[in-house]
Amino acid sequence: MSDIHSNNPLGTRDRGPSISAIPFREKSDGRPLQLLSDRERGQLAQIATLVRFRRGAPLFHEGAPADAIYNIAVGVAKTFRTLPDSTKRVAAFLFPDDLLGLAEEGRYVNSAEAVRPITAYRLPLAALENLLRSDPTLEFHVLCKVCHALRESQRHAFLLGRRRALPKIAMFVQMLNRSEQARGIGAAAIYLPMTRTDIADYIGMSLPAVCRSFAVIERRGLVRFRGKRHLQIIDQAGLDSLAGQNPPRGA
Amino acid sequence: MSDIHSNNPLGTRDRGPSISAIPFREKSDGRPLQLLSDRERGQLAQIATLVRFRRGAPLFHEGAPADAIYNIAVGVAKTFRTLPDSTKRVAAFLFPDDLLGLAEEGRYVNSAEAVRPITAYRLPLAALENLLRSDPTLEFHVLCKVCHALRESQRHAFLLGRRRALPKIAMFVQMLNRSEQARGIGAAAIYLPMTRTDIADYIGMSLPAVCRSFAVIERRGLVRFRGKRHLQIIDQAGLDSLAGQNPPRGA
DNA sequence: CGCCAGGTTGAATGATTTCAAATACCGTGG
DNA sequence: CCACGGTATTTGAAATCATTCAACCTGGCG
Repeated sequence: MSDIHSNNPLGTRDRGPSISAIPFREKSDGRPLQLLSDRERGQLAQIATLVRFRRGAPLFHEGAPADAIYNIAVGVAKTFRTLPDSTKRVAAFLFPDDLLGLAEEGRYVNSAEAVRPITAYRLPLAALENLLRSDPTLEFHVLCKVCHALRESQRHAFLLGRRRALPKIAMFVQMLNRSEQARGIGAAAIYLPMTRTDIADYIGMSLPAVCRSFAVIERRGLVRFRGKRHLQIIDQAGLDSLAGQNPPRGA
Repeated sequence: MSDIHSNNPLGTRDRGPSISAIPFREKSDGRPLQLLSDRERGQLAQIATLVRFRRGAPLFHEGAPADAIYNIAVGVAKTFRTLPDSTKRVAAFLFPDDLLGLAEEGRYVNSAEAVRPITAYRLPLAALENLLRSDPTLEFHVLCKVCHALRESQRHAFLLGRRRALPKIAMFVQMLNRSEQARGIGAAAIYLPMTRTDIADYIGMSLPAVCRSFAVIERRGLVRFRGKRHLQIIDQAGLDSLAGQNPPRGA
């Protein structure tokens, strides 16, 4: 299910855990900044192990004892909760430089699964807590990251509060776009690493509604699909206005 | 709009800012714990000013320069964002022992307003940051509180992801119930400090739908209203099952 | 080459939204 | 103490949109 490496499978990228976020106070032109110094990354690397997960593999389960948090180096994860009727609600998609493993009273709040193959740093909770308590600056950086995650979650809630399908899809596309641009990925096309079902479970719509909404915004000329998992924004302003409005449109 | 006091308007309660949360690792039987020691509260009090807000008064505005965060001592606040068409989405309700004032690049992410008259500690950001960077334990406590807020936001998103009105209302009632029980308020009746419109903007439904849903759960004997703002849970198990299910019910 | 998970499309149903009107409530001033 | 005015809330009826159910398609992989 997961292999443990102590070597250097990431090549030059392997300088230890990496965390980025948009700052709380400081200006950053809307882009996430690397929060950790090389020294901090080294410190974290000393308590971390590098772990891998195949696509679809679980990182941890809701309710299980939380013994570590994870920092994604490569790949994409989702966190989710399962309802009694076995439907799922996706809480977040996690990308490189993100942290996951939120717990309450020592137990994971969500389940997590690899949406794309993952390489991650596993940070045991006890060691991490010791490190944080001894290094206020590092701790401050983690605090910034958690604030970032809180803003993301609120943005997600904002999206979910929309009652119409098109604004939801439009907002979702914009969030992905921002996220990829922030990570410096070519702006040519947005890559959707998750399935349509994942998207449906994230934005609170049925699977058919997701398909139809994508079809509609493509037909309206706002975006263009290149295959099922790549889409290009054609009319940014059109998407903006769709994302920013509640009432039905005239045209 | 707000009065500033340097005296002791809270009487014996005025021992300085107060923050509680359910711990990340430690067991607490589901209840939030006071995170701050008396010494920490004293330290925070030294940089804090006590401010009051009348019902309906704004604490700060989305997009405005964020110079302070607030810690509620008495009262209830809401944070929200306004859409272009002037409808609102409520991000959270804040109660005593909560923090508010989330920012990004130095600007508030949400607006905030007093739902009930508020007495709060105003903590200037610069001074707070200095304090945190010099006191890892205090900083750790703030980190725990932000993790708590993140869990709450995810729970909110989970609620918003439900597609049916009744599960939403049921979950909302349960969240309020838990929140009030946690703060040690008599379990006899739940008090709803916010308007129906606030509730609608929080759970992502129209105002009429909120009224109707309340009417339905009362008619079904799950709860009983004592006036518009007090409700008593009659059938906890019934609410649970309503809150925990997606598909339509047979009976 | 066939299978299967993932994805798309169609049609009918039904819940929620919307629009509208009526009612209850609260604080205030007389 | 009561009348008044405005806000908050409730209820009704029609229209709309997303869900549901179901069939079909598609692409990747063994």
